[in-house]
Amino acid sequence: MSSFAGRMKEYPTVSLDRFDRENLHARAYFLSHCHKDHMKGLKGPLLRRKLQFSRTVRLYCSFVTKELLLNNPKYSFWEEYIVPLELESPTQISLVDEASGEKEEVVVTLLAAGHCPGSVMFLFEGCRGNVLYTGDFRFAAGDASRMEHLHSGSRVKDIQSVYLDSTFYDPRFYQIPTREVCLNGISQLIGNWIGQSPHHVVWLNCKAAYGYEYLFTNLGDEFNTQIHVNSLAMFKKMPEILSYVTTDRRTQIHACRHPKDDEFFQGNRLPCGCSAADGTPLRIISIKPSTMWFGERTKKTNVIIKTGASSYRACFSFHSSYSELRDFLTYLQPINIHPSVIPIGRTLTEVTQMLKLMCRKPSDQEAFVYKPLGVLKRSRPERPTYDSDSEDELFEGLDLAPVRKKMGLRKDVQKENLPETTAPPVSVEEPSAVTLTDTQSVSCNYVDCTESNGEDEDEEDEGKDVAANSEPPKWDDFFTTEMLPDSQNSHNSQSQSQSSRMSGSETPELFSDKDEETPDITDDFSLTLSASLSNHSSQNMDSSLPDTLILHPEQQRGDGSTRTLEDEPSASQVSSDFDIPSTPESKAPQQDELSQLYRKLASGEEVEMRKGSAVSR
DNA sequence: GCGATCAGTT
DNA sequence: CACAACTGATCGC
Repeated sequence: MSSFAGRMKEYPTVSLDRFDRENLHARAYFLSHCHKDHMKGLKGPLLRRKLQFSRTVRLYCSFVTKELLLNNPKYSFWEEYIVPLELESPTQISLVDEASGEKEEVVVTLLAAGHCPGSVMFLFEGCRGNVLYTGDFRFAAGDASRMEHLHSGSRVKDIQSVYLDSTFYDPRFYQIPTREVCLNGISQLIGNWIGQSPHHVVWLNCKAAYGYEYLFTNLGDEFNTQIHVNSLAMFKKMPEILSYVTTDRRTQIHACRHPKDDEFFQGNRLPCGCSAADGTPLRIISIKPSTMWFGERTKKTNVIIKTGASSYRACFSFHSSYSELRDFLTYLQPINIHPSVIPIGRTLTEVTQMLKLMCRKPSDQEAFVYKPLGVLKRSRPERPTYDSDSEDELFEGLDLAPVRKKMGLRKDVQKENLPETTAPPVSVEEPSAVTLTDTQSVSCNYVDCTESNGEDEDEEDEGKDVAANSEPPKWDDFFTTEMLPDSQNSHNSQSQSQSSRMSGSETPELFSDKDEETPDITDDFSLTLSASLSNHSSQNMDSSLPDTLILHPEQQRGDGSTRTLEDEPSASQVSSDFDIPSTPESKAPQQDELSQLYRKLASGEEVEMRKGSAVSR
């Protein structure tokens, strides 16, 4: 959970993802995505009042986030104060102190974060340097290198600070299977189950939060069906999602919820109440998306784990793994990194210390200049060096700002100023937007930057823009769903879960063999220092298991092996060697073998695992 | 009675 | 499973 207090050292007059306490005084607000733990104080009466008396304070977020936020009536008072921004569109924002008139300009760019629909990172560029606030995110290795706005020409921008989603910044979470791998495992499991008969259905036991939608869209495509959910309201302007969900319960894939859904499931009912169709009892399996992680040296990734006679856990993560974070940070090489989350079992000091290893070192600066690749483990574009001059060009418009106000001079940067003159509580239309030609270049000239506290590193840098090989991270399309202009309530297929409990819940005769297996492990091993590894079920299984393998509970080995994998040649390395039997020879199963296995598991057959193979018994 | 907070659950 | 939200108890206004 985010413990970020809301403000960044470099630009302390804006608040992000926190709206209480000190943040009540912010000149502008930013919401990275619509999850409750990033919305603290957002419906506070004090803030609400402040807005009513302000002509310049606004909330900036993506269009999708705005839509999701306003779907909840408790936040509807924000409507007239939200300024939705397009992704990848540098926008200049004036941060005005309404009391003194003092003003500071900053250019902000939204970058798709891959965490949930509408989630973004905010890149701030201004006289206090370039600062990246990541919000929560899931990037795969290499994603950062494909993002145009993190580059200036062919170089990575000089990032002063990164405010990082450090949820999994801990070697325990070394690797988490990619979305593709996870999805593949889930698809196979589902396909093998629902293919057996129309009465075989799947319940995706998802938590009440945005972020599972891509699962729905992909499964929907794969099986040419819609997924049953409780409500379509929040997606009414997002056709890309809307077309994959339904409130019609006659589908084989459900993601509906009910406060007592687990009880329902035990009674062989879906959360929506369905238990039979055409008089035939349903055959239901539940699949619970949850995070699974693996050690550095663990090659296999068992993406599906059977936890009961008809229940499974499937790997799914909203956040980047340790190695993905390292890839990200290694690429950006910011000067400072501030964690926004402290992984449980660790302390701020510890995490901060570990993050220091990822920061640019003084020596790197020169190393980059003279031998750009010298310090790096893998090739990549050269590092940014100080282009002291680049900025000049941009600054030719010293007094651009005033000009921009009236007309768009530069192209690339939208001027988003909710000026004094502009609109009172009218709609969210974008006020005078102006574009700048270059992505960066915030005119600091006439701006008063005095107030930033904290250390003062002056940055400059910034060069010309150039699009790198911009191939956005996959899943972007989805996470940044397009929205319909407006109402268009198509899809209102029938009643929404009018909790019609279908009576007569048949008893689970079919599943008499209820295994309560608690897939657990003993978390023994009090190995090293602080590493309070919680018991972590099964991942890190033994070697030789192919990707996407379904494990039977019994086979899960309780070795508590959290392979702490760690790169740092540190104590944790010990643990890794300690509890992990090294991977022996193992041959990866062939695809058909796998399919076979899936089919059996899905149909309930018992399957026995052996090294590198599985046989049904 | 509403809201914030915390512990416990899922 | 360590994500995010709901539930219920408690406290304060």
